[in-house]
Amino acid sequence: MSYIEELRWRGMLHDIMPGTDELLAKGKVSGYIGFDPTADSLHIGSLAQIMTLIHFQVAGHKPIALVGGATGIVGDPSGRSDERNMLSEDVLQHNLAGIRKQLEQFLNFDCGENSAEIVNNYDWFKQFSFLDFISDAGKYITVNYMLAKDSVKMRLESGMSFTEFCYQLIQGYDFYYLWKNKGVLLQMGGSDQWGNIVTGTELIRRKDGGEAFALTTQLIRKADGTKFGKSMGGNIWLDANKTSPYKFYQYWLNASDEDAKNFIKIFTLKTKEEIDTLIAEHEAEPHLRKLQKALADDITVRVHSKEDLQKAIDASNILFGQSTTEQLNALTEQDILDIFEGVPMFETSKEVIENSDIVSLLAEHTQIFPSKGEARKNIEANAVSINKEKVALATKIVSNQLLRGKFLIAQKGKKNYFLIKAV
RNA sequence: GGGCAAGUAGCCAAGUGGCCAACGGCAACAGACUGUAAAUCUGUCCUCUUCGGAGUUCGGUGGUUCGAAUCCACCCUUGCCCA
Repeated sequence: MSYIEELRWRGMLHDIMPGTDELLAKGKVSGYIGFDPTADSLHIGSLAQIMTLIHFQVAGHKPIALVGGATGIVGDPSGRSDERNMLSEDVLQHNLAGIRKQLEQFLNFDCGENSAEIVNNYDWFKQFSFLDFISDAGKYITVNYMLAKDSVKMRLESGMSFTEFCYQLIQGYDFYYLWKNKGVLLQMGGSDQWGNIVTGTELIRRKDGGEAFALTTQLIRKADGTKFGKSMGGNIWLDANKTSPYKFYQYWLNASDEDAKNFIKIFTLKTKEEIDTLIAEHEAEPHLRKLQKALADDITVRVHSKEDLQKAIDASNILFGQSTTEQLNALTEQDILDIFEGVPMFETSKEVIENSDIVSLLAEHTQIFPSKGEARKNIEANAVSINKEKVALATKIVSNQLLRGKFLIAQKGKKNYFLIKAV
């Protein structure tokens, strides 16, 4: 199966420049995707782009990941309605290092001809003077052409700085540079990148009469229309310190049926046959959620590790299974610490736990709720549990409820856990 | 520099002297139902609260008024048009 066919059946392909298929059929091609260094970790949105590169490499081509040291300074206006904040030099360096490390985990950097490579566009932009840039790159692209881009048009009413306006030209020049110096013929990216990518192919054509190609992937959407990759107000990061493997696992496990069918094609390397089988099995017994489990297992192992996956599964079984107070009591201290690794933990004294009412315990003595009113509201809404049992406003905690003599498990809703430790 | 328009809660957006902590929608959080889904229904959604209330909001600063998101002045920001 060709690279294009692979992306197509997985539902990843969005748009492709004519001739790209033929180019790839001829032999090894170098292609790249740019990654945005706005944080020190990639999130699962960028994971889709990494998958695009992995398939590219599997198909025998040479994947290059460009980390945007220079473009990060400028800021991509695509899909944004407002001007973005500039990143300072050291934040940027820190972010680049984090991202580089993650990329290295997914691509093969030592397989001869088509080994992956990471480049940083700051390397060629740092000694590029403004005058050189506007005469060397700017001369070939008209303002009219740049203004016609959606990313610019959308901002014509609300305003856009010159800096962001130039973004497409800078990204375009990246493509030109890689084409010229590294023989890169293809740039890939999310569908929102089409305009930026095409500026690159245009620059290559006008400046050197060369030919280069573009390919974009589908924007990932959830069936309910909400943003992909966000949960509890935050991004799902690949970095275990930012999103614990447990939470990471849970995110995928919680995917809706419809989403899981799409996600498994995009985020795993399972074959069409394997996936078709899984989907069939899932449809026969949807309540078993085999599809979500297969999806969550596969991604968690590849992003984190087998051990992390096992821990996440164990924790999930205890937290979401039919576990009772007795079972919680059977856990050793180490079990508890393992399961709740990464959940917020609060320390307070035994006296406080025994002597305060439930509201002040949860709001004042621990910071599970930001205020008493908030704690009260949630308790009244029947949203709070201690050791898996719902509490009411009148509930009193007594010392024999402490697991192993020192822990209380507090829960807000089904999925938010907190550990209270008596010291 | 001149003219015109706009700025309201996380976002969109109504309100144009008292009935305004401010309609509605989205997002978010929780509950019910389920499969730790989705869809649906319900509740919460400026802050604090002893749940009776209290305090701080409508770009900013002053002013008019018993009373201002609403009127006035100046300023700031953004867009459009002209120079």
